[in-house]
Amino acid sequence: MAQKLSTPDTNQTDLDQRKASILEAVVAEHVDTAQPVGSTSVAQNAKLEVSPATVRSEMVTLERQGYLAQPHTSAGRVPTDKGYRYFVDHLKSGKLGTAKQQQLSDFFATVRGEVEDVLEQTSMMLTQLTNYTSVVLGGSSSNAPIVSVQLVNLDAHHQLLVTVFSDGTVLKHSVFVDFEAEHTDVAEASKQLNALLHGTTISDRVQVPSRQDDVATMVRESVAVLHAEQPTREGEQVFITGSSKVAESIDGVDNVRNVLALLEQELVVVSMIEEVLAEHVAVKIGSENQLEPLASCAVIVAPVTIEGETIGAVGLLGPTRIKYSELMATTRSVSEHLTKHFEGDR
Amino acid sequence: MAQKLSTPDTNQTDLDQRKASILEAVVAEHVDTAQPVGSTSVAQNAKLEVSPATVRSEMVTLERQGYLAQPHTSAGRVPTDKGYRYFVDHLKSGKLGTAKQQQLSDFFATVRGEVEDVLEQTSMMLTQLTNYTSVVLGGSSSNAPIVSVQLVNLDAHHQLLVTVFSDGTVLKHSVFVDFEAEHTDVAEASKQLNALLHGTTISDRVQVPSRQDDVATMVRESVAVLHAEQPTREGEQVFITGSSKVAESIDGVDNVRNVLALLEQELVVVSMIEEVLAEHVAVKIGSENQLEPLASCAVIVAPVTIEGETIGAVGLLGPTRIKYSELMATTRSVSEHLTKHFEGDR
DNA sequence: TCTTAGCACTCGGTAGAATTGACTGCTAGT
DNA sequence: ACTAGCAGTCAATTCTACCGAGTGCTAAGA
Repeated sequence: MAQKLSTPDTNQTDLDQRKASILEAVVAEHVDTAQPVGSTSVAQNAKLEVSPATVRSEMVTLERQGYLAQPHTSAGRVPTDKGYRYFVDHLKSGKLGTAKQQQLSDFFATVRGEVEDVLEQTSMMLTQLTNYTSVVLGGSSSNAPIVSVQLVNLDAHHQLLVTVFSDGTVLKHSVFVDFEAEHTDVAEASKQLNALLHGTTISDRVQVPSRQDDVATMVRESVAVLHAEQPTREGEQVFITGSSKVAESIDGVDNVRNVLALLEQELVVVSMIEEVLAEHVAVKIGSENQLEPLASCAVIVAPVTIEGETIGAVGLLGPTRIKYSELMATTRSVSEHLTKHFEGDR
Repeated sequence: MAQKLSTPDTNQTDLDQRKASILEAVVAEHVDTAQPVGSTSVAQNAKLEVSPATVRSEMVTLERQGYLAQPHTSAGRVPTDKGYRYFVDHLKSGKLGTAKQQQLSDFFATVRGEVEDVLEQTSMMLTQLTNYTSVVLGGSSSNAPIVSVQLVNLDAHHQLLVTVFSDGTVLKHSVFVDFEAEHTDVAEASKQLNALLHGTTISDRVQVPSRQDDVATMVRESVAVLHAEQPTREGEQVFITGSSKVAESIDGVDNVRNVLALLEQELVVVSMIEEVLAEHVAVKIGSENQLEPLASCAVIVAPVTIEGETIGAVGLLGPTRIKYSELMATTRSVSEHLTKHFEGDR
């Protein structure tokens, strides 16, 4: 940082051919070995026909420009977050191994059941496929229209409101009243609720009866409790699997602890992934993540869309030292399969 | 309170007063410091008026009997699982600090919402209170009678069966038919299902119509899919919180990984806890656990019962080096609060 | 017989010195 | 512009010596 003379490097996002190759070689080897990479192995490994000395001087430049870093003076180089970023941005989109491709196809060919189950199993399969923590997000039910509403008597003062959405989501809410509800009144309220809410979404406001009798009260209570549902969050379906992989892929006990603690807060995970989605980025590397604990992690995200609308997402969490090409391809492929799967349902 | 008085035991299960005190002192100090405990500190700490030399010779005996172990020749002693077991069995049931007592009361005074939410929040609060991983189990819905069944049309070939149980549990199942279902037929099937299943439990078999028309087919399908539900497992509600605490309380990366991996398998956790419940034991220590990965863990379990019937459980997972007295009291207290909470609902 | 003081012994942990080896940066020569 | 060669740096490793916590044993006292 002290002296920077001839090259105003802030903006140049392109490296010449040779530097790019060197950077790529460093990333490749470091991902593989988890060790700092020295000039000799780069000179051999990258098929540049130059001597280590030349590589060294290039590396000095790369380090000045912030793509590489040295753990200590006499060690090899390690890619910085910026280095990984360059690597990822200039990655020609990788292909998935046919074995894995097959495995994925098989999985999606045989999987069935409720949406939740499919999402959860997808997450598990992604974890199993990659050996990293996987997150699968299902869209919130706030947008789906209501297909059916039913008020069920549990006991005199306590009813259960069961709401079914067109996408198959079911929500339940307790409703309490301070009078003793008659069975017939509950049935009537149920009927009225159905008439009132059928076809609306949870964010639509509806006209409720203002009468003061028991039935009207129950209807009002029910609508209120349903609309109190947080449209963005509560309905979200989040499936996080393979948290234990964190322990083996991230190093440093503290790091592990922090990441695990973060993964326990579903809301945080959801908003993190949504944020990445919003930026239309596929990968967040290390410090690019806003969240402190993820400073040593890479997050890969792929959206699940139907007709241009994002209804979910597939995410993968690992260390920055990760096989980007392969894992991005895997994640993308899973999200595509999911998309197709749900399109087929329509 | 929950003392065990039976077990004649093959080995001599009783230690003389002095040995017991020494064992207790070793446990106490080791729990506190995580270090092997030497004869001198025991001699001082336990209010025995004997010299370290005497303590040493007693310790030799205790080691022969399997209550203590030496990490290496010139180190102090550490309690074995058997040692902890003796300690726990002879523990006079501890009291809960008033601060925590208050915190618990406050929590249960203010908590409300669906059963699931209460259970989950309870688990979170237990984690927060103890700094260990907590598990809360809600009983399966298999025993509760069905209050309402509804078949909802999602699209022509695809219906959703929504079942409400008297305890407020809601289950949903997809039903597929190979004809195009009429709305009126679905409504009729729904009505018949209600008549058929109302008041039964999931494990009751019912007489289904054998006719071949659409309505009867849907009824048959629905009943089949509902009864296919695993009575013991699927309905279980499991809430595991604070997995990240594993990383800070258990040592050895491998250990951490294994325990975390185990915690991800809800079924395994459930059956493990149910097993402990079945044995009417409050604590499982180290190798007493059947599960390999828990060899270095202690599990504390307390049942939640209503009218003598076990409807759930509260569990705590930590290292064997744990404050048994306090944590057993806490766990028991939480389970009692939960019991009271649900009794109040009835 | 039980207890205790004393003593020799064991062995993990730590601290320091020496060595190794994987790198680098620099320079001078092609 | 490239490269060979060289001196320098520093983490990691090994070795040594040593400390100290804690033991087991023994012999003497109650």
